[in-house]
Amino acid sequence: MTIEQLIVKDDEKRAKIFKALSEVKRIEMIRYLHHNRDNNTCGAIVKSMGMDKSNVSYHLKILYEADLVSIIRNGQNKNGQLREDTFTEFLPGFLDSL
Amino acid sequence: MTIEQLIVKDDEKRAKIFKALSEVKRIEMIRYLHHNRDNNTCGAIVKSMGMDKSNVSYHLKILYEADLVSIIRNGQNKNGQLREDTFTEFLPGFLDSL
DNA sequence: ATAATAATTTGAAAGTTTTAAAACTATTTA
DNA sequence: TAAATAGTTTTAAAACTTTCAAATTATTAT
Repeated sequence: MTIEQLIVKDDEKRAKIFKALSEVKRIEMIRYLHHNRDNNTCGAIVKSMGMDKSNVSYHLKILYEADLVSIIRNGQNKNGQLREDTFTEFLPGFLDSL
Repeated sequence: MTIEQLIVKDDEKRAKIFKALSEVKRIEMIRYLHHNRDNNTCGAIVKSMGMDKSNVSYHLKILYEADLVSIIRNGQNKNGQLREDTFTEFLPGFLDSL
């Protein structure tokens, strides 16, 4: 792989992260997860943000695919957690600015 | 204006910035402008990036509308300059990571 | 004035994203 | 095993984005 290809690949990763953060609803979900680390199931997001559950699923998947959130099943529930590693690498300072 | 409305407004600004950066071509344009501060006309971008000129105009406008770039006419040419203030406020560290 | 050069706008086609309802799958509880 | 709960997938419509060619506007040079 050439240096140019590595740069393009990194840009695709960046673009994916930025696209994931390019909707107000998803920024709000990130803020919610940042401030509610103990109440972070899909259902909690549905309830507190007044969104349709299929829509929460859809948006969470986009955040997951951009490596911004990890999702861990816990019984019936799934818990979403921010991926500090990705934020640190690509958006240092962003979470604190929320 | 309530605090909630201010937060939403800020989120809209953030979302606009992230949307502007959510395309590889626009990230490449930002990188180009970052590294070629003296050769920053639309034509220079067209030439060096091999894009259609109407397309460069379109993408530059999106960056401009997100306050990421300022555009100054200089005779027949227009020069694009990165808006350090916006990058510093919303994406500290980003330009250096390019 | 006319031609040449630089950039923008328009319009149409192709592609992508968002939304919400309904159907579905997985897990727990009775 | 059946019902309840949590979350996902599918589908289709509406809204939005990207591309490129052609027409247009603005500026400079002859």
